This record gives sequence, C-alpha cells and structure tokens, in this order.
Amino acid sequence: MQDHPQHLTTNKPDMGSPSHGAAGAGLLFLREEEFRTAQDMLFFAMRDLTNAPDALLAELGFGRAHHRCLHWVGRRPDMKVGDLLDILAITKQSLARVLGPLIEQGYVLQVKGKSDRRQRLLTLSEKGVALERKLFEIQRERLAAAYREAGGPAVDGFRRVLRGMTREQGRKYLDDMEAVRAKGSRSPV
Amino acid sequence: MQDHPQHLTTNKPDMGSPSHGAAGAGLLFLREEEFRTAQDMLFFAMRDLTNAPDALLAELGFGRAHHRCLHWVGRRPDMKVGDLLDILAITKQSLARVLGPLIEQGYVLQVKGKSDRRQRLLTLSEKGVALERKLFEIQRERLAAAYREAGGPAVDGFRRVLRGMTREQGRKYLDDMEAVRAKGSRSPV
DNA sequence: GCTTATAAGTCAGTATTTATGACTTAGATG
DNA sequence: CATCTAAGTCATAAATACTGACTTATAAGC
Repeated sequence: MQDHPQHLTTNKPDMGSPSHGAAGAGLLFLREEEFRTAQDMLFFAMRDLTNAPDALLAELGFGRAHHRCLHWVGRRPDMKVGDLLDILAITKQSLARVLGPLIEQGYVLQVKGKSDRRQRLLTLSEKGVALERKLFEIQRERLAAAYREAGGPAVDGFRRVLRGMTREQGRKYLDDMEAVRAKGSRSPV
Repeated sequence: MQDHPQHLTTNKPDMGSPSHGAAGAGLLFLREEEFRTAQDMLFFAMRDLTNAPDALLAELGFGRAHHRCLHWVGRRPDMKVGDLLDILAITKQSLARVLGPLIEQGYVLQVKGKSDRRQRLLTLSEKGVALERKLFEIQRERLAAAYREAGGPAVDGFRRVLRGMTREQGRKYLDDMEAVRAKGSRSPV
C-alpha cells in the first residue's frame, strides 16, 4: 500500500458534498456511490466532448489521434518528438502513423533543433493553427456551456479534482505550462 | 487604446475563477487559455485513470471496452442490450465482440425479460461482480486521492461541470440513477 | 578521433476497437 | 397474418495501437 491506507471505512469523510441525505445508515455505500457516480459522469462527459469534433476530423480523413497531436503541438510549440511521445503515452510507430500525414499535408512543421540538431521540433503551420482552432472552438462550446451552467467556483473545483487525478508526469506538464503562461518564458520539459 | 479587438470580449465573464492575476490586458486570452487548460487536464486525468486498471484487464485478455461493459451492467442490472448500446454509443457488432466473451466466460448473465421475452436483460454474475469490484477499487484509489487532495467543495464543482458537459441523453441516465438511489425503485429508461 | 548514447525515422507483423451493411431468429403487436 | 422490434450473427474494413528490429544523424564522453 501507499501512503494513504484508505480501505473502506477508515478514510477521512472530507469530501462529502451535502447533496445526499441519508447519513448514518449507508455512509459507506454513499461514499462508494460517489465514486461510481464520478465514473459515470466522466464517461458521459468525455464521450460527448470527444464526439463533438469527430465530424470535422472525419471530413479530412483524420481521427481523434490526429486531434490530440494537433492539440499538443499547438500547446507546446517547438516540442520534441520524444516529449510528444511521453505525453500521449503511445509508441513511436503509433505516433508516426498519425504525425506523418499531418506533416505531409502541411498541418505540422518540423525544424531541426539548433542546440541539438538531431531533434525535430514540432510546430503548427498556419494551416495547422487554423484546423486546431476549429476543433478547439467545437469543444470550447461544450466546455463553455458547462462552465456557464456550473458557475465559477465549480470550475475551480473541477480543475482541482482533475489535477488530483493526474500523476506526477502530467502534473509537471501542467505546472510547466502555467509557468510559461505566467512568465512568458519557455521552461525545460 | 486596447490592442485586443473588442468584438471578442463581449462574452459574459461569469466563469472566471480568481486564480489568474493579470486582468485587463489579456482577458480574452485568459478565457481561451482556461478552456485549453481544461482540455489538457481532462486528457491527463482520463489517461491516468483509464491506464490504472489496464494491467488487471490484460491478465484476463480483456480491454477497456470490457471494463465499460462490466461497469454499466453493474450500474444498471437488468439493463436491455439496446440500452447498453445507447449508453456506450457503439454499434451492435462492437458490443457483441465484447459482451460475447463476458457472457461465455460467465461474467455477465442474460435473462429473458418477462414482459417482453425478446429482451435479454443483463446482470453481473458473482464472478462478474467480483471482477468489476476489483477494477472499481483500482480506479477508486485514484479518485479518492484526488478527492482528498481537492477537498469537498471542489468535488461538488467537479460534478457540476461534468454534468454540464454531458448531453441530454447522458443526463437522463444520471438523473435516473440518482432517482433509483433515492427512492430505491427502478425507473424506466 | 573513436566509441557509445541519443533523437528520430522506418519496416514488418499483429491485436484491439470500432465501423457499415446485410441477414436471421424470436417474439410482440396491430 | 403482416409487420415491427430486440437481439444475435456474418463479412468486411478502418483506425488505433502494440512489439521488436533496424537505420540515420548527431551529440558527448574518453
């Protein structure tokens, strides 16, 4: 076990939202139910969010893997291929099949790193920026509706929990991107 | 005066969490950045959550599709095959390839509906319940850690946003399951 | 300079998940 | 009885991912 021995009842009851009645009797049940509900909601939310851009992608002969690729190259311009592999957590071959067409069709550009010329730093071309933006807008509509409906404080909680679900490697990227945003400088990955 | 185009700033600024400084100059940028960060976090959170049970599934020759199936059959016992198709939003053939082995190997049971005997109502066997529970516990660990770290109010916000991201069809299921929970009665789908 | 290590690209072969479309069987329903 | 519906099935194909081996170019240590 890890540092959090949370088998069933011994946990701190610190996450109870007041939205359930019935305290006392089924406390354990309610706690389990809360997590199952979270699974349900994550499933539905992701299903509906990822379905949204599919039509546009399909028109171009692309799929979700291409979208992920465009998203991350857009997020971290001049990213190394190896870093993209780390983020996507797929194999080099899987990436090649996706990245190849994006490069051939001029959505993604490669430039040799100047400090290390083995590296192929990835950026979006104008065409790539345009496509990524279209895809982004589609998902943003869904997210914006959700944010509006849920309200500001909820959004903060949303982010806190998502961050909590993310392992160290992902958190480093998130922190790094926030640092880039704050300081305007690109920090090492 | 301002160097940012005015037509882009006319949105309602009602979801701003106070976690960013720098108001005024890059308001539009911050609002877009918020959604992009949400995409990042959803990607990482789902990547790490879905990776967690993969090893156990792989031991049994199953994949994530089998997990989804077990999850939903466990969530809504006596569910019709057609309802499962609606939830998973896949084709009958895709489901068959996943559901078939689960039935053959005794994880999922079928019983004919008594009001309509064309229906095959799905439930988990004891074996299925046991497997689903193991898978659940793995994901619960991640979720529990996240909930603990984020705190109770954050969890409520998390749920509110996820619900906001979900389309009508999914919301109906969520509402229905809450109703089942509250009243103990199974309501129609 | 030579050796070793690294970044990226590539090839061959395979597995998984999903899709489309056509069809069958059983049972409900008018 | 005719028709609709729930489920299961077959054939085919696409997208996404995997393993393992190999090449090329470049960097870095000795």
